[in-house]
Amino acid sequence: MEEAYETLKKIAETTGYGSMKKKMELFISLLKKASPIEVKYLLRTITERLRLGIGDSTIMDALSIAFTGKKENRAVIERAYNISSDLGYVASVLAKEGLEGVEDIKIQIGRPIRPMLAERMAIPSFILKKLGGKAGAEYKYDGERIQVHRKKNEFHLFSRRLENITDQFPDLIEFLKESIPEECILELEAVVIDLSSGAIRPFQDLMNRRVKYVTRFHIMMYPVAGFIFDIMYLNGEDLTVKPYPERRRVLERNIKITDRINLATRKIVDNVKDLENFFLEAIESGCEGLVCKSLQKDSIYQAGKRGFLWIKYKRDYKSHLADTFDLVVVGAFYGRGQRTGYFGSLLMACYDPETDQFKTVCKVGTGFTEDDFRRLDEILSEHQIDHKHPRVNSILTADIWYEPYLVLEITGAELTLSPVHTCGWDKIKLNRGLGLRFPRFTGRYRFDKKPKMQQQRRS
DNA sequence: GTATACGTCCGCC
DNA sequence: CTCAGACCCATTCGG
DNA sequence: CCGAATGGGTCTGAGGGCGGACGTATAC
Repeated sequence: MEEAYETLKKIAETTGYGSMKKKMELFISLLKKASPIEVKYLLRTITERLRLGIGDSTIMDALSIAFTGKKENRAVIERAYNISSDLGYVASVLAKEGLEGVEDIKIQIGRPIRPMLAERMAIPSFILKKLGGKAGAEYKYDGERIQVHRKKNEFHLFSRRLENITDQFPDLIEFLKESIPEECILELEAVVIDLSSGAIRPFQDLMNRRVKYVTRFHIMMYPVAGFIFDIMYLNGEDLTVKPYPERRRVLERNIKITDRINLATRKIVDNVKDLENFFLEAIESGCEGLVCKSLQKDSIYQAGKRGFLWIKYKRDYKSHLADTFDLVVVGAFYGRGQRTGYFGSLLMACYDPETDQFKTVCKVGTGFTEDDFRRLDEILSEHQIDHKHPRVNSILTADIWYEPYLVLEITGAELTLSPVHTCGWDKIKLNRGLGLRFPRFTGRYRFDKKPKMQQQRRS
């Protein structure tokens, strides 16, 4: 175990010229010493596909039973894990100090809290019903979720997956210094804005900020703003146990609004009409939709949990509002894991009569049922060809090519400028085509449409 | 010997 | 990020 | 009244677009 661990660590830390070769040698040396079953788990370890059927929650149950004799104490362990994000640390406290030690684990500045997550729903009336007839609806900004920790001039920023991204946003930290309390943990959505109009720029722009060294150039070209939507800790007080309306009030009282730092736009709604109108307003402002939050007594900050206290309502969940596209299958990529032997995804294109070509828009690998896989396999095998079809225009190289024949209905959130998809190439931006964000199969086969007749429908 | 292109991975969504 | 399917567990249904 | 069926909640493992990082191959 120790040798495997040390070698893997060495592999991870190897960098520079010839590093790939060195990494390979290290791993080969490890494999040579391993038994067949060890090889299996070493491979699974480095490919991050351990597939043991044991997740965090099973480990917490196990810890509870092992150190306290019963499963009931898992809640205590879970709480400590959710506010520290470090199960190894919780386990070591449990082993050394027992359950009391774990109970004493508190929120600490600099230690990320596991983020609370939202469920999704497509029908406004159901959302209201679920939340008890009334909800705090907030704009869902299309940016990056950031957990901010502050103690005086000490700042820590964490991404949704709890990566430390403090160095990514030096400008944001400066703005926060003027706006937020001196000792707190809160959450915001960071977006890139247009300085002259204040408009929110697309998510893609924010990605330009994911550089190793943020310079004045990045700060100038991709100026960010933060929309704060929750607070979990203030001046030594744990606010995660307080209901959402109270946390929102704390924010309203303690945040100084500037042109760069604001609270997430919110409205209390208690009927479908208001909810729908507010939703349209959000879309109009460049947001993805709404997050509807429970206003009830139990609406605490449930760290690490995906529940119905928060409900996402996005445009593309509603099929009649979503852009749907009838696209032609022109290729496929081999599936992995459970999809070995089937396709993992299909390469989808639309017909351009101007050039008489099929140009790609997206790959699609989700939305298929097990039946769909069998059925599609059967239909497509009849149309398989050896080489890319002469009229298919694709930068990507599929594992299998098909003659353009089958039309499927695909839905997605929006079109983005794409460096790899050829549809609309150069039309909107030079050296860019159009790609579909969050593509998925709707389940509808368009046997009624011929490949060249497929046309897009949009709301 | 340097510059550029390419392939792969990673972490956002 | 989305989606399908498996699994868990509590509640309801039917013999 | 108790076991089977049902259904909501949650988890797992498939898959997507995109921009940047980084190592390697190739061009000049």
